[in-house]
Amino acid sequence: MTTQDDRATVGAMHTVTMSDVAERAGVSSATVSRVLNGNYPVAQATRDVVNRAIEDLGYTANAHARALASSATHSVGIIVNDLVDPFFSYIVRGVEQEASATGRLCIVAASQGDVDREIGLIDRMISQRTDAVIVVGGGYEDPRARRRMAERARTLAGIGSTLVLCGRPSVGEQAPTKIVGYDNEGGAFAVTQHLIAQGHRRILYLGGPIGLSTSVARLAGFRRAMQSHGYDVPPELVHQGAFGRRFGHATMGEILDGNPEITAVFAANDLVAAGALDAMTARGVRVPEDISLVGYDDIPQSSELTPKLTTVHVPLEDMGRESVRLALSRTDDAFGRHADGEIIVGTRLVERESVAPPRATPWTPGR
Amino acid sequence: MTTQDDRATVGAMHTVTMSDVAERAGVSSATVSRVLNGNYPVAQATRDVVNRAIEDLGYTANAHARALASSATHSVGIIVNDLVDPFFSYIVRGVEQEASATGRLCIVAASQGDVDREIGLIDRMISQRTDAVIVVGGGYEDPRARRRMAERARTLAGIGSTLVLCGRPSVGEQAPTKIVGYDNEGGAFAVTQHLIAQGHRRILYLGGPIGLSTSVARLAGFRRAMQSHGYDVPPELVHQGAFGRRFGHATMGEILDGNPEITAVFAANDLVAAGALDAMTARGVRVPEDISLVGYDDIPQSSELTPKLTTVHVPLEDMGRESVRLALSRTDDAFGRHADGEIIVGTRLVERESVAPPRATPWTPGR
DNA sequence: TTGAAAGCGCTAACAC
DNA sequence: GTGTTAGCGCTTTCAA
Repeated sequence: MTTQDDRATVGAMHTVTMSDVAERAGVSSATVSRVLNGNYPVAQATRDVVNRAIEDLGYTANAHARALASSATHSVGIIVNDLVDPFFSYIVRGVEQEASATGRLCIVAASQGDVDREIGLIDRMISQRTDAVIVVGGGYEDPRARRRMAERARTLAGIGSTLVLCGRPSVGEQAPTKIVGYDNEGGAFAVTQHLIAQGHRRILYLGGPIGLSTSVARLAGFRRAMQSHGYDVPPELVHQGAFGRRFGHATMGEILDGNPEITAVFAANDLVAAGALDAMTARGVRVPEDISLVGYDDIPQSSELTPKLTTVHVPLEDMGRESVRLALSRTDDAFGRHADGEIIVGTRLVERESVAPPRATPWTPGR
Repeated sequence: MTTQDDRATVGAMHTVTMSDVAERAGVSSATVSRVLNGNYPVAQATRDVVNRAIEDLGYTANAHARALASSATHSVGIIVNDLVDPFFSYIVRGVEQEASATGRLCIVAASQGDVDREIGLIDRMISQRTDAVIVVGGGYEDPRARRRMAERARTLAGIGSTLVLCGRPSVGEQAPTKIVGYDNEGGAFAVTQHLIAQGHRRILYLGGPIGLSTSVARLAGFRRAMQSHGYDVPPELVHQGAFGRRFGHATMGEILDGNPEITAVFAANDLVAAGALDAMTARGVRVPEDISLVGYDDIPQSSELTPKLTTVHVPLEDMGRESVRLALSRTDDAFGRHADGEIIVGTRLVERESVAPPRATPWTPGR
């Protein structure tokens, strides 16, 4: 009832629906639906009338009704630790770009590194029936979490969606996930080799949460490189803890004050490296003259440090884009049993200015 | 039909719905709904049976059906220029936090600074019936864009949602928007005063897209401060263009090479300041000894530059949080006519290390 | 405390 | 080309 007003500028009290448009255009709502979706032939004349009505009424389709009727949501979900950490925000940017390019909206949520929260968020995305849910970043070796994750992967597969692990290890062969990853161990091995080739022997490994898959792999690559040359990795030269700048700064400071006699630092990521660099600079330690420094990830800021950081390039934004592409490419077998689809993106050493051969005598606090 | 399997581990071919749960639990779907929402009394026994069934079947409610039936989406939308720019990502973080804290999911999209795209995105959010749509960052003085924006504000108000302009000027008194802003002009005036108080006269204004409201206001504050002291602002000392680091670096470089005889630089934001700092450092210009430098926004990175940047602090994350709070607090009058709700967050000068009195003779390229 | 039934706004056969 | 008519999966009166 009620449609004899033309007060186009006043907010309607009753949300305008498709049948309002239909009525005004003098057609059925099916026709309105057809001109909206443009997937069925509609006479140009009718099309015009309908569009006119849509315009007049200021109609905007209800995405939920649409999703319900067509079971197509045109959305993807992404879960990250922290939205301001460049590692994550570049990946989110890639995801948003690709989602947007394929007409999808992007639901993003931050887990703050909390496993339970993460699972809860996945469940909310399942509720949303997103075309994909992308979980980003390393995880902990926790059987219970893996199992719960695997369950979600199955649920998602069951509703025709996909769980993609972006920069996170598999949660089991059985789980129907897709993976977009890169070789952390290999990259770490490569930078370490680089340091060793320059003549470094006493290298400090700094940063990365203990037990986080990403940390674990990077540390493993570091160790393997050292050991393959017969060099020791004394416990006092391995300091883990976190992936942030603050950690790098604080820990590097303490270590420096303890006269470690190191000639190089392998920071677990660029943020840690930036923090460490600060600590060194503040103490008059010159990089790379006194101590060499390498990072990991190659976030754009790294080439803006002084000196520019030598690091391992990880194509963050691409990973985001690939994650949604992979998820949307439906190639799994009929029973959805077989976990298919895995992309390993390339990584490479980026040599800039923070590495040089070691000094004849290691830097020490006093002098 | 069909429910005599217990293969809990295999993805169901038919999405499990509420009536599946109801059937399994031997109750009506209304009851299932009631235990799910916990807003009606349900016998503990029934509750248990239902929960058991939910567990067994791995049921996850369909958010779209829910939204359609209850017209409550529990979501907010946010539109920013760029997800990796700290200015935006901190605001997004604030929005996500508050949304999450109130049980809402966050739909984020990037406009890439394109006005039409931005409008299109707002329309998509309207389709989603989000509880609020938050548009972040300066806008251009474009009557057509303003009008379209105002229309969207009305549409949103009409469906019980809210358009909030975060860090963007009003689109007209008539439009039912809410605003979370800060005083750009005043902040710019204040930093400029600070520079002047140190003795600077020839100050370069650097960066900010021409015509963007934020830029316009900052430049206006700069001008007003200079003029209030009777100082000139010669055109060759105003270089606008963009808000990025690259712009700051490139432009500062060129200017320096042209022997501008300046003693200080007012960068339109911290990113521009960081770029300018690089350019100066690369040319052996010492900050603040040779040239002083100030920025705007106080993104966390600014206190990690060398020297630490003197800048204007803007509570980015708070603004994000306040945006959703304000939107969710329904306080408008019955007819939704009156645009209500505006928060102006406080801003303050943060003195760090990048400002000093000018040298007796300005720095010049030769020396 | 629980069930029946009427929608929510749209899509997708199926007819004409 | 266009209209009719079932649903999509849930919430919410209204009765019982």
